[in-house]
Amino acid sequence: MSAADAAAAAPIRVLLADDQALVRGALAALLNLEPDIEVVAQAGDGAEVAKLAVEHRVDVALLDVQMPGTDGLEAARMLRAAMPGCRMLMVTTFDRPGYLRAAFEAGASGFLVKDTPSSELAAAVRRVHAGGRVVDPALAATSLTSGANPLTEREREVLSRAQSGAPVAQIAASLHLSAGTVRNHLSSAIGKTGEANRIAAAHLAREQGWI
Amino acid sequence: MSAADAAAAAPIRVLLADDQALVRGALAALLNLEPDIEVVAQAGDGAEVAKLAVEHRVDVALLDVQMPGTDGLEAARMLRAAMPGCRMLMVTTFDRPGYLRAAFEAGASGFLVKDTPSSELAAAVRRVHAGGRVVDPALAATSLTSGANPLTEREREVLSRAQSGAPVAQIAASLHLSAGTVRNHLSSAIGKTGEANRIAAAHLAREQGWI
DNA sequence: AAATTGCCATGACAGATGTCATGACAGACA
DNA sequence: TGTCTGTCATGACATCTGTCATGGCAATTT
Repeated sequence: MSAADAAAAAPIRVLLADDQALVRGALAALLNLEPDIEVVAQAGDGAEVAKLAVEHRVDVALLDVQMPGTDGLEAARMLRAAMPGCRMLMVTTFDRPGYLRAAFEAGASGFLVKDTPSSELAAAVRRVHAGGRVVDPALAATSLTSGANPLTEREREVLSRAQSGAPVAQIAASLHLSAGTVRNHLSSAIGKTGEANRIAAAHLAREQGWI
Repeated sequence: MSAADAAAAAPIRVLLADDQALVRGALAALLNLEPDIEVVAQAGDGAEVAKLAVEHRVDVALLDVQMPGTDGLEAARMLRAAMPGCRMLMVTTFDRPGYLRAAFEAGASGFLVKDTPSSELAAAVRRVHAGGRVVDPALAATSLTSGANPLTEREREVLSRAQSGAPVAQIAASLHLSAGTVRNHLSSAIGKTGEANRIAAAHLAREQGWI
């Protein structure tokens, strides 16, 4: 079946979610060039995604992972609950292995990095719409070799707060813990990451998509 | 003169530089919808910009500030040297006030944040091409209130290296300085930023576009 | 010529950080 | 039941970090 035939039948109804309006509009222009694809809704925030998808009877949702407030992963979980038949294709700026796993756990059918050639986007949308899966092979490989997140929930919380330079006392207060406990969690996270201090550990954890 | 008339006369020849191929392709699709604008070259790296711009007799270069290797600001400086008549419009993901100043010092005629509505992009390209300037008013205001970069060259170098968690000894070795001197520079930078430690200071400095 | 500023360096001090040993409790699991 | 893991906590120790006083040098400004 050619793209033109498909368009004549019924175009694929796409929703775009990206916090950057310029990128969102540009992606819409790109996809609307395809005769068998139609962008029927756009969201600048993950919170709107589920509602818009239902309203516009969306076939495929293209979700940016990085968004302020409700991010793409959270939006995917909400959308899956609200509209289980809707396919989801995640798009991300950073190739952090941890995101790949999280995306599929959230119900996504595909995962694209933003340095994919633009000519492949439409094909990815079609494949996902047809029930297939889309994964960047290189990213899948690094995801397998790097393995799962070794950090516990508490370690992630503590490390996240340490990122911005908050001292132990402040982290402890914000989590209602003793300072010693926070230092223990930090020490444990530092050990698991193999780094020398909390900052380097937080860096690595962010790169891996662990926090 | 309408856009159609302008297209009949001679379309504006645009170069796109962005490290993310998907975004680059999408922006090209968006701009090519305009009859009076034609994307004649694309670069995924700042180093190629000047050469491509000359080869394709580019009127306006759309440069992403954030690129690995040669970034948009560096590319702008090289392009101005190689082709002084070429207009430059900077595009950025993050609205860091310091970048605005740096962009105009590098010779740019305009500065757009990526959450600008996509409908305004073509207008910005036309205005820059006509010799005008484009600045996001909100960003210009914060740029004025936040003022110039208070950090010295050394302080920026030291703070940059401290960002990723490198200990003082390592920073000192990489800059061929004594450990004490590095700590003095860090202390000075911490004082100037009004933060409590090197990490918070580095965070603020990055947000402001100082490092 | 004098003052200012940035850069480099040293030494000393207080406080923050990373590590380790130890103990307690709850939930999961074989 | 016993074991394991994650969580919380305390105390002690060595090291790292941030600050300050002090001094010297070069370039710029007044």
